[in-house]
Amino acid sequence: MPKAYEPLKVEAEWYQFWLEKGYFKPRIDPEKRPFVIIMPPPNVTGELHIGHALTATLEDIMTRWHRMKGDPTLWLPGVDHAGIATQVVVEQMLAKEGLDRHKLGKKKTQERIRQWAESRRKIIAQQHQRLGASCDWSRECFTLDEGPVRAVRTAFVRLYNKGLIYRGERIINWCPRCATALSDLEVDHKDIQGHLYYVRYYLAEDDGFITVATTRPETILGDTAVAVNPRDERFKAMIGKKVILPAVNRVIPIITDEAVDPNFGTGAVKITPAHDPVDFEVAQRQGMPLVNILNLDATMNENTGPYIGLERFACREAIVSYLEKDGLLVKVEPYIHSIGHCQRCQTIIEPIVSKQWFITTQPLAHAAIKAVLDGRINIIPERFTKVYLNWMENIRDWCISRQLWWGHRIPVWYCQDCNELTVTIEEAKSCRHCGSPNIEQDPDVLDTWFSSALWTHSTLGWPDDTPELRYFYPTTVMETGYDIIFFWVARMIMMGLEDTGDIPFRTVYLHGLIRDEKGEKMSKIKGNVLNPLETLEKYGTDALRFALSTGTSPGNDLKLTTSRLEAGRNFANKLWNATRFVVRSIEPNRTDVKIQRDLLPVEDRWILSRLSSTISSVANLMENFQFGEAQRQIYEFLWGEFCDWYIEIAKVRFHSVSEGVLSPIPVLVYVLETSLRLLHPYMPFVTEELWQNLKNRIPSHWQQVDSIMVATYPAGDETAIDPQAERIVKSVIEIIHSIRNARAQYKVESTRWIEAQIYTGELTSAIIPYSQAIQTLARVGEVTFLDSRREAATVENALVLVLKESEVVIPMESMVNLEAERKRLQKEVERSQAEVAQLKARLRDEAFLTKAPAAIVDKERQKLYTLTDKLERLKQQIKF
RNA sequence: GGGCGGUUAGCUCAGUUGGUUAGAGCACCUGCUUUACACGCAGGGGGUCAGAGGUUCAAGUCCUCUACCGCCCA
Repeated sequence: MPKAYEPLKVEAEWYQFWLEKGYFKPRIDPEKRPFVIIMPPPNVTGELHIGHALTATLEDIMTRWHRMKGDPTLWLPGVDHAGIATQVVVEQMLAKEGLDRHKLGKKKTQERIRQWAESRRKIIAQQHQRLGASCDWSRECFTLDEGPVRAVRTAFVRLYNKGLIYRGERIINWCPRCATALSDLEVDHKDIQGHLYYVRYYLAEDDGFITVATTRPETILGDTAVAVNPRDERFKAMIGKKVILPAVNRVIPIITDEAVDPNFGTGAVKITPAHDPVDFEVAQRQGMPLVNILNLDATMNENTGPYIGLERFACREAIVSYLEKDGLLVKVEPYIHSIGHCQRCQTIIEPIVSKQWFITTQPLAHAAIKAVLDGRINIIPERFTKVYLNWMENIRDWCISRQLWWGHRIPVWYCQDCNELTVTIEEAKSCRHCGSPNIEQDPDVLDTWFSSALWTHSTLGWPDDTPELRYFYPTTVMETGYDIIFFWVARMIMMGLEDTGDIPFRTVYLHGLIRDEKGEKMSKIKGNVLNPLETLEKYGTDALRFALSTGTSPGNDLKLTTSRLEAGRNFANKLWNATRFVVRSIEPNRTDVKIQRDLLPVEDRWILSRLSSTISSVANLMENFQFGEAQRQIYEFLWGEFCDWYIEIAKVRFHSVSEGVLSPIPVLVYVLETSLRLLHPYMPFVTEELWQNLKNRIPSHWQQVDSIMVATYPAGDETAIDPQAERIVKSVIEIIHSIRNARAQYKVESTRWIEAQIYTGELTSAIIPYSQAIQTLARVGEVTFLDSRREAATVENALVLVLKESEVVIPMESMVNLEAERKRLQKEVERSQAEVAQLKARLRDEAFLTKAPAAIVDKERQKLYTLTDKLERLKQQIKF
């Protein structure tokens, strides 16, 4: 084995090995409940980013863990066609070639997008493989594959037949650049510094005027009324009169409506029902006409008279200068207001009246709320339950039609003869109502999130009643970022319940967003994105996974820094070297590594005890989705206990000359092998590599499998817990620490071997076997054990280290700094005194004694006893 | 406007049924080529757990309020 771990040399090979062995495919057992994760499908817009790497890491941890536990485990991968996003990307590519989709035509553009999607699909799969993702590639799915397409059509037709899908004229969010409708969720609201224009509308039949305020003066052209609040005394006399609309000279009425806020602007507002959601509702209530003033590319249409053909913002300027010229512009104030932007291309959205397809969401939401409230679905972290419920309870109808060229076509055909609709799953050949072949399919496609909402069941074969669906549905965990809880999780719950009558998953696990070193969200525009491929090539896949998961908690954002990545790389290297040590320590002729339990020395029992409690704790944490903490504990155990102490003491055993010393090899191998399995879900590559190295050296009966990823996940062993061994080793460690500490404090050169005498009370016989370890690890030439404390107290001109259960005496010959030592002792006495006082107070407290559990009281008494004893000894010491 | 989260060592963060003297990584200081590992070893300094009040025998942890930062929804 080389001196350092080189991840790139082993990763690809092991992944290929796992793939060839077919380990990623579930081993179906009808008797067992399977563990199932359907991967949130990355968009085929581009390559994976670091957020996908986090998703993949967490899902892989869960998947590998359950697989090792023996559950039939399915992790189903896929990709999403991402209608609007992908079209935008390809349009940008076309633009670079001097083309656009209209020049190229629908057919050719679709072909370009299809090619792009196909190439991304391959790259995304490769990237997931680099990350170690153990998903079942034989079931990999694309939202535009035949199965999902049929699922989408079936779901649409079912909802339509139930009356839950309708076509209607509503205010929708229109992106002029993408030339499509968007749902409310696809609009980003940003506060923009704009202006509030106060405009004078003259009365048509009387003298006088009314002043209205607007942020969008160009919409004057679409006004159909001026409205005031019915209780607003200021405008009493104006109600019912008519005003002349500037620029187009249309006459419109002054009306009243409750929705008008008297505190906004002058209290009189213009009503533009075709271009504002609130105004639209006013118009609906009052039976007012709509005047649409915009073409779909956001230029002014034929209803705008002289402004026809002007772009919307150019029109705004033109109107403003017209108003100014005519003295109709009263004033202009700076005004910050919220403006919707297209989430995909950041173009300013126009609210516009348009005929679109909608889903009536309330009945679906009702069921989705119930599923969470009654606990059938559990959201982690819990606080997002409230966020989910709040959104569901205030849900509005979902606009699902998109004027895009890339996506699922709406399965609706319009009859040219009888005007009726034919809504079918299969391609319609003729009108269902009159039989005419003269029909045309709706040109629009569905919102991408409509197909995503079906993902948990469409990937398993729905609408067919497949064995997969019956066995794997409902799935176990939906793991994704909290930023798509509404887009995806909420809608999946609605559609899962609607289509199958059952929940789509039992647990929703939401992870946080990854930010850069400055805490900013990563984005291509800012250029602060970390490419996961570059990162894993530099540090190794396991280091990247470590950095993404260790010491993090669900739902909390994570700053990914190079120091985290380095920590991961260092840990992998540490394991590599620990294994290197174990492997090279195995005697050449050894074939058996069976542990002889009855003969084990204390440190063996100690490490086995520590291993067992680590395993139990890790199991408990993982059951509760606390993967970050679980991995941290594995790290602490391996580095802080196994490497720092067990291996160091084992070295002493190897060098020990005395007869009959039991080889530490069996325990070294056992603890290492078990820990590697414990760690495997987190760091699959390095653990496999090291596990195989061990396996090659010791072809033992406990290795009945070819790979660590199909080995059994460790389970805690209560019988290995050994408090006495832990107490003894703790004492030994404390003694070594104290001597090292004293050496450093007195600046003893590392080459110098000092003397030490130790008093360990009732532990003496247990600690004597550790003389050699103490000597080696603390660089003590000779250690002698004292029979009584008095001996310790009477050694002259010596440093006495007072420990929890023992004392260490070091002759002072080489140590001159007595004053420093006195100060240190004084400090320690003060600290102990403070604590003793606190404990005494607590133990005098009637309330504590009667109300606290007896075990706690005993513990406190024991603490006081030990501490008083230590304090006495410290005080004695300070006298010398 | 409504809701949620954060505020713990110089930095980034853990700390899940309230119970030892609050931890880690990085950074910092001192020393070390001790044959598994300098991607390392040994030792060290550094915290009134944002502030105030409350509940409790006991609060970083539970409750209330305040401040600042961030996010989501309207």
